[in-house]
Amino acid sequence: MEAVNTKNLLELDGRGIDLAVTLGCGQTFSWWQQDEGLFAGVAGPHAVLARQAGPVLQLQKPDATPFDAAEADFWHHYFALGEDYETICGLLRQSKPLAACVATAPGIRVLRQPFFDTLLCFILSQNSNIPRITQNATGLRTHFGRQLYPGFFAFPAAERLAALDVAELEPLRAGYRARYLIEAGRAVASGRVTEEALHALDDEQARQALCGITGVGRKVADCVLLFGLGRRGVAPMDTWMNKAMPALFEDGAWPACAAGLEGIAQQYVFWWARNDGLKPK
DNA sequence: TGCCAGGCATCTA
DNA sequence: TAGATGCATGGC
Repeated sequence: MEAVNTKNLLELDGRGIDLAVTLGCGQTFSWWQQDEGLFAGVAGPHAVLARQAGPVLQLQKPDATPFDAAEADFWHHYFALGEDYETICGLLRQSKPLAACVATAPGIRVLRQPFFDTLLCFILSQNSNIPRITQNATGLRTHFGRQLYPGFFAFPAAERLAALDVAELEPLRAGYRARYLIEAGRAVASGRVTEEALHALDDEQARQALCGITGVGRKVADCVLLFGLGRRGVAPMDTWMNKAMPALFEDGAWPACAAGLEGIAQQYVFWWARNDGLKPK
């Protein structure tokens, strides 16, 4: 970060976190690498540059202005730094197969991303791949989002998306997903689905509410619940997870030690499956 | 050229 | 209700 500015760093306790893996493991599509070890990202109305310096997570705003207390709280929450991963991973390691998955990338932290950002990204994720999802998400922000700083764009507001038609989204090359983005914008802008209302529902009720949006099925809904609404007991099941579960567990079900933490466990399993356990040699 | 990718909606039996 | 199929696109 010295290459940018040495002032006004926000230094957070990032012990144990692996920033590169956490940002690249398929849970967020809002970050890009600026330089060796230096990541740039946006979340809601915020944007930062991030670097890991040993146990310290260093953040800097793109214009190098100071962080206020609310912004500091936002990023502390975003990176889930208030969650005790030593204890969480300790619990998961009680299962031998899960211990092996955690061992492949113990520095993964499940982020707490803004709800609508997460909804849009995982609509884009369906039947796609991580580089392309990131590309589509970047296009969505740069074409239709508000510029926060030069080169940093927020995701478009629901109202903005709701007012678009499919033809206007063509530059994204998002294919059939373009219509679903607009549907999500309309659902949220109209108040038919709101973050506040979802928080008041239990997991299954919130899942059903999200699945009421055209283009949102169980997989996308569960990703939104886990990554965008902080539901740690929700484990999205994609093609990798559906292969990994029976390969790891005799009955194909989560072990008891993962109770309430299935969503976090899922991210370690997902990484293991893609990078080690199930990847063709 | 065909398969695959953090799926979903729609059709059909 | 469960299973099959089409959908857009790009990388390999």
